[in-house]
Amino acid sequence: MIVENVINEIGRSLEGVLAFYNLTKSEVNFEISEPHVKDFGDFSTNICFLLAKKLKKSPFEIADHIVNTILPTNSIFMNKDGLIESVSFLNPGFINFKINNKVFVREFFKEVANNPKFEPENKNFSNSNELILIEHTSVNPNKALHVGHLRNAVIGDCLYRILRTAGKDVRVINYIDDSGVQVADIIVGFKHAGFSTKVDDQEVSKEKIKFDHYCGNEIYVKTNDLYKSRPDLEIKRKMILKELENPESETSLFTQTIVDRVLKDQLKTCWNLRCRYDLLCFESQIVQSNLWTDIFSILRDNEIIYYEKVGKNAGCWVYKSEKEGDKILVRSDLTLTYFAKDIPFAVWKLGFLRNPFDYDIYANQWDTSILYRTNIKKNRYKALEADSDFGNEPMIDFNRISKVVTIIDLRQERLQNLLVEILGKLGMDSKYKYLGYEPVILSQSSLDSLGISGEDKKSLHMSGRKGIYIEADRALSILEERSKVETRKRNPELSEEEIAFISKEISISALRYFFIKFDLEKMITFDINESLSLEGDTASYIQYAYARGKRVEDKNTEASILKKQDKIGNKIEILDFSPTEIELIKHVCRYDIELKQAGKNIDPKVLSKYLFQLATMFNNFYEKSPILKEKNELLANYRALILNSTLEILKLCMNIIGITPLMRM
RNA sequence: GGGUUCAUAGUUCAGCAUGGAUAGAAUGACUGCUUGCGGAGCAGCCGGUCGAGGGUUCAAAUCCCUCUGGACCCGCCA
Repeated sequence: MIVENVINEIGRSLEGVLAFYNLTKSEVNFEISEPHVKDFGDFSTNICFLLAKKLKKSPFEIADHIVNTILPTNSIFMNKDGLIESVSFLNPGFINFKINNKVFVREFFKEVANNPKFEPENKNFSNSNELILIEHTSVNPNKALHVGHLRNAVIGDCLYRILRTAGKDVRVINYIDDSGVQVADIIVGFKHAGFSTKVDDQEVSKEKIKFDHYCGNEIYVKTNDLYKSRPDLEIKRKMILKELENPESETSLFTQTIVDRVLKDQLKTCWNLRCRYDLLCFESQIVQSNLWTDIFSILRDNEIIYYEKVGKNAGCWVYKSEKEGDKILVRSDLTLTYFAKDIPFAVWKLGFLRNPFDYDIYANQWDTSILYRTNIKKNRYKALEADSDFGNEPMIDFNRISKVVTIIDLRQERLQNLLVEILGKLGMDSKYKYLGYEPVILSQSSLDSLGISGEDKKSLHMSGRKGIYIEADRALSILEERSKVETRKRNPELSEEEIAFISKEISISALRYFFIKFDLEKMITFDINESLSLEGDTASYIQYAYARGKRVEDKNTEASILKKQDKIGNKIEILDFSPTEIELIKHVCRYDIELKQAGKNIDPKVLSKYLFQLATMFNNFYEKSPILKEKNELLANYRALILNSTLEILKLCMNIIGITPLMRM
């Protein structure tokens, strides 16, 4: 869009300046940014500071020379009808560029008339030779999701939407550890501690209860308590873990049914929050696939891992890291450590090993897409058949993988570093990226409301095992109730169904926005009251801006008439647009720049900041620039066009973050 | 003990990657704004030794070092 064009234009002319000094961009990597103070101009550059060292002159002197001697020879700045109105320089040595607002506004309306929906130019990403895999959520299937898991899921899902919108081909994986200790714990509960599996919504209590909540709150927590008084249960757990190695064993079959029930309930929560996935990868399948034996021999033969004969790790296979020290992969009893299990999966995602999986349909999702699950290939013919379920191309074309992103709690950073080291020795580290985020902790007042004592600490990390958490479903329903009260108050004429629908969308949006607006490296303290606010820097603020704007648009049809008559540009010169309006237009035009930035930095926060700012500027415009009440018809029509385009961009960004654009609220 | 990371307004946080002009939001407190497109809003006001100290630089919230305080990681647990 226009702003990006202007920046590129300025960039080219500055490269011309460098040419004057016989320098190039690679030698002087100048930046074009926006000054904090609007009066200085729309853009500024630091080129003089960089040149100062090379030319041994003061930045101010250089700025003077560039602005008064070099730039005037450049036609871009001589043209009175060009987008750049003036170039100036200021104290330490900044060169500031000012946009010609009249020209800019005219160009903007021309562009809006051509592409009012801001549709991207090409959308056929399936032909792209790049494929990005994102793994997120990956919660153990023995409990319900809590608000900490939500941070993971929402970051991952927003990243998916950002990359997808930017035209990338992306697949989302959810990794299911269905054969680890955490699952074994609840199997112990069912088989040896007397917990019933028959909780079909009513049996445990009179209220409906989801199976994942039942497993997490009742069985997981209570079974873990029991270990203290009943050591026999720990022995049972060991036996169960052993039995799980055989996929045909009775225990395995039973576990599969339990995992399936929990997983379906977990997915309900995720889908409820508008997350979606392409593929579920089961740990048990990876174990059966023998991917481990393949990668193990490669690691052994390349002397990346060693067998320890003496010392404290005698009898183990060990990776020796220069930075992190020794890390055991295979214990002396030949079982694999948690860390080792991650390697075959990572290597499979990168397409380094053969693909042993078929893809079977697991479920239909809220967005009508199909969720697949891995299944060990029974034979070749079956494999071909399964691939054809996903159109003509395989579900994941491992030849095209350009990046694998894993969204993961920063507490696992050390292990991820080790993994990257090992991948590096196999020559694959450049494609592997882990995106770490700090965990979510519970505030004092949240702990109080849960009846948990934080002892002398003000906040606590969540723990599924200890029962210290707020379930995602619970946070959502609290928010939903609050939104209902507000919505009902404001819209007494709406039916309960309509109010329920609106409140649900408000609560989902609020929760999603809350989890991406913070820096990934910042711990989030979840407070049951303050975190679930609907005012200020929240999704509701953005939705409210959209709803009231939409309301005006509905009542005003002039804009579309104007577009049809194609009068754009005709009388525009006689109109005076206010600074508020011009600022808004300029911000609207930054959409593609911000989207690129978010994708490049792999950071959804970039977009949420942009969106909030856009909503703020729009609310400003809404207050100051009436449309329906404006007597100057031409001006009203042009304002309506600004309204249209702002709403379009708002909607695009809201969809990327997963905030529902509402007509009423 | 070794390592990673964080510290900015009463509170919650942007800004730091790539040093640059007067450090920004939100919230809270206070004051206004509704015959005017929806007040989940708008405008105003209050609020800062950017944890402390040193260094590099023409220039440091931003880079380097030390210190203080918090969080996390460092297992033949996951």
